[in-house]
Amino acid sequence: MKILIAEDDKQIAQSLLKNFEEEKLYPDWVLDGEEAVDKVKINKYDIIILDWRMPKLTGLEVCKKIRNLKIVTPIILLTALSEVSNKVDALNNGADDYVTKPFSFEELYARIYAVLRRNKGNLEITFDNFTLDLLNHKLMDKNKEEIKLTVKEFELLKFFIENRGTILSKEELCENVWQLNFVPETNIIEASLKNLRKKLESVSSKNYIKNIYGEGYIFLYD
Amino acid sequence: MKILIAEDDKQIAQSLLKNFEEEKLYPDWVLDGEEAVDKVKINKYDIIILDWRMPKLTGLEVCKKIRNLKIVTPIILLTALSEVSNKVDALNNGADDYVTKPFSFEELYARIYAVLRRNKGNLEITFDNFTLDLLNHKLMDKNKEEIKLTVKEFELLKFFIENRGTILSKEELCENVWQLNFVPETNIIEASLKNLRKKLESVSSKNYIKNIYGEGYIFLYD
DNA sequence: AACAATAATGAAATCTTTTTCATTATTAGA
DNA sequence: TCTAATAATGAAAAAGATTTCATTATTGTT
Repeated sequence: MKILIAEDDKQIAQSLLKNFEEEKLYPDWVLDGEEAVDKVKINKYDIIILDWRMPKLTGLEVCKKIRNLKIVTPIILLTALSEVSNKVDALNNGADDYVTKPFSFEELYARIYAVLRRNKGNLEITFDNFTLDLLNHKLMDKNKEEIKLTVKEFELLKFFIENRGTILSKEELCENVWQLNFVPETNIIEASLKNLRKKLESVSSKNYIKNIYGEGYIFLYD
Repeated sequence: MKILIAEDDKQIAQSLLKNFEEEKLYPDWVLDGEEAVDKVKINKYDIIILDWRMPKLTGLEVCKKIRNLKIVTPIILLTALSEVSNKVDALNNGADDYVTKPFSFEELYARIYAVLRRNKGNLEITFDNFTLDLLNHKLMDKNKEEIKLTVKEFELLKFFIENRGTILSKEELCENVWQLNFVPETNIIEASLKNLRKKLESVSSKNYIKNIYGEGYIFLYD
């Protein structure tokens, strides 16, 4: 996945770059609006992240210019102010979304993923060394080798990744993965988890799905 | 356009209603989460606006319930706090967007249109009275009723629809649906076609997959 | 440390999907 | 119209996925 970040605040930019690196994404980074437009003219990005306040051209101006070039790549604007009119302007001028500073990387990531999902095309979620292809229902390792998942395994993993970082109770798992509004007497969840974990571990020898005793399960990786 | 507003603060709700009226839109208004879910079950809305803090069910819980009902209507959450985790939660639980209180009507309006615009481009292929959902690997009839397909049936149908109007040889089918670079001695294609045809015919009593004697198969509908 | 509750495991049973086989039907061309 | 090639069908076999059961391990609490 190809990302462009236009941000003149070096601290923020470097923090973003570091976080993206951990997701195995290596974005291009530019320091002002004009550079951003130049980059977009040459390269085909999957997503463009623009700071609002930048030298030479503001994020909004870059946004307008990109849309005038008939480039439809999703754009997320980073706005320092929570001023209402800015946000309205952004969305009215071709931005797909905005994130208000200060923001956590998790938040930006959720937004990126939401925007990509909406804009079809690239429907992949990356975590650690894996990529989950939502369109083709396939899991791949870092070498793009497929790890074959059954339908249930795929759905279980997808649900975990979409809710990464939050504890999922057995009720929620049953409701969302098995379409049941009750938890069966049997240990079907544990058994299914076992199979999924085995496949993930066979590649990375890590346990991503942690149990929180008495509460549920949480999908985590560092 | 049909809108649902779930908001227990009567002042906010009435202000929204007044504004929508000026836009010649007359939304349904409910006061708690349970009512919202009930309304959604009965009516087909173009957009749903949910307050986060509501009696009986929170906006997030309503959101989850709506998505579990496989209803894809865009949802905007109104969050009182600008807490990051809330926003992430919202987006991870099926909301399309959120607006932080206090907000101007202009802002909400811009968001509604942005969401509606984005949601037009979805991942569905429509043919005759059917819709194939490429993301969730599901086939639906004109009433959005699911026709359950096995994995092979889905892949076969997808390949046919993606190549509708062109003759597909058995070699091509084997290569693309079975990942084989040869045609097996057995009649696996014919047998698989039979099952797929049976499911399609059970709904529409038409045969979409025509055989061209000695050449292959073609997907056609008038 | 002992316990009760909860979770993980391995293997077997059940259920579903996919493939094969034997048979019947259809097609194009002589 | 007859024949050989090709395609469709129904049912059974094989393969695969999912669920259950019995047992072992782990956890939090007293």
